[in-house]
Amino acid sequence: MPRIKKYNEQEVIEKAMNAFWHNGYEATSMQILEKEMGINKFSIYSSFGNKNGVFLESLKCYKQKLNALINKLKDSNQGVAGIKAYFYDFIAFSKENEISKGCLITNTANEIQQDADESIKEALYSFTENVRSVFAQVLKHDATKDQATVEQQADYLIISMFGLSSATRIFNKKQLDNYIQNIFINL
Amino acid sequence: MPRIKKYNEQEVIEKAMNAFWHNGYEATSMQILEKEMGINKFSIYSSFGNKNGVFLESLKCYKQKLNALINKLKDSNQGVAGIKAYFYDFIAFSKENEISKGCLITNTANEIQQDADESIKEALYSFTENVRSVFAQVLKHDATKDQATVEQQADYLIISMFGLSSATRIFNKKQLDNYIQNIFINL
DNA sequence: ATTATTTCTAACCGATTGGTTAGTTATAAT
DNA sequence: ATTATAACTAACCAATCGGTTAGAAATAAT
Repeated sequence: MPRIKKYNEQEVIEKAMNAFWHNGYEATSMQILEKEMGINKFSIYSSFGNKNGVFLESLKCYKQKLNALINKLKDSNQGVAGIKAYFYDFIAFSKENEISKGCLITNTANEIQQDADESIKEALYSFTENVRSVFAQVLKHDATKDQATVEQQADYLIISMFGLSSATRIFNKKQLDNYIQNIFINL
Repeated sequence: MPRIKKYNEQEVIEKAMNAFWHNGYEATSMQILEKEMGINKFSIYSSFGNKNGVFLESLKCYKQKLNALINKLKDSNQGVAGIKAYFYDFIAFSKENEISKGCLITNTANEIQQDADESIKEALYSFTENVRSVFAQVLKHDATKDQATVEQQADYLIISMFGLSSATRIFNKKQLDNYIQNIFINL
């Protein structure tokens, strides 16, 4: 009986995700979302509830995209060298026309305040913990490392990723290279 | 002849700086600035031109505040150990009531876009380069390090500071500690 | 062809954004 | 005491914010 949707929710969310990635949460207005998603406010609100709903779905979409890199890391079986490759993969991933947008998760963590929506904070936390645990898992492949060392180095690497995300926005290729080389010297 | 100002520009800018530090640039409205600075719009605009002018002065104020830590580092003559102490000093510096606001420079670098005000981008860049050069200067105290190593490690350290700034907002004390310990293992 | 249902368009909502301005008040020099 | 000047208050501005809603258009089952 009903009229049929002219848009695909998965497709428009990917466009919304790119807008949030590019501009940040606050700076991405409903007006921008309408234009970028290619549908009007009514459709956005009926599909995703409100701006926060669009953002939560965008975070899920981002997670899926980044999972391609994470899965490559999991499958590489190269230990620390695989993680190092992941760092470089991320730099390429964060770029759009040679300009880096950083990491959507890190950007959001830096933007939101303590009183932000609980579901967003939870999404950031679970996402970060997930990547951290993959780092720990890969580090454990080296049998000479005890559990304490693995956990400590996983903390080091996940926070280093936060630095890399920020850094891609203002430092040059050489500096990013110096950064990554130093990170992996003693792992 | 004129009536005299009831406020001190230096004092109100420090309050503005704290508001920007706490909320970020976009989320700090003129309404918030009026309340926090304790003066009304007319006074703000006549003293600082516009919101951007208030922000630029706030960045200067932040720079002065952080310079206390930088000067301590310069005077310490402890080499790398002094830089490590600076990292811990920064964690304390970024805290307000046990909640970290991160670093105003890093927060801003993460928030602004490519089309942001040139004077703001310039302020961020010169500020960052200044800290980086102090790191290089301190590293050079170790005579066994050649210039290339010094520059490379300075890049590593300044980007690590960006990571630390983000990290203070979401990671716990133990994780921050693991992070810092690892940074300084091979310097 | 009719009808029930849903999508879509577009005008609209109050609140808030950064910024301005007319008019009042205080002050220091005359 | 008068006066020129600047600081101040508070009302105001257009534009935009996130979000709503009435009515037109499309569609699939009958």
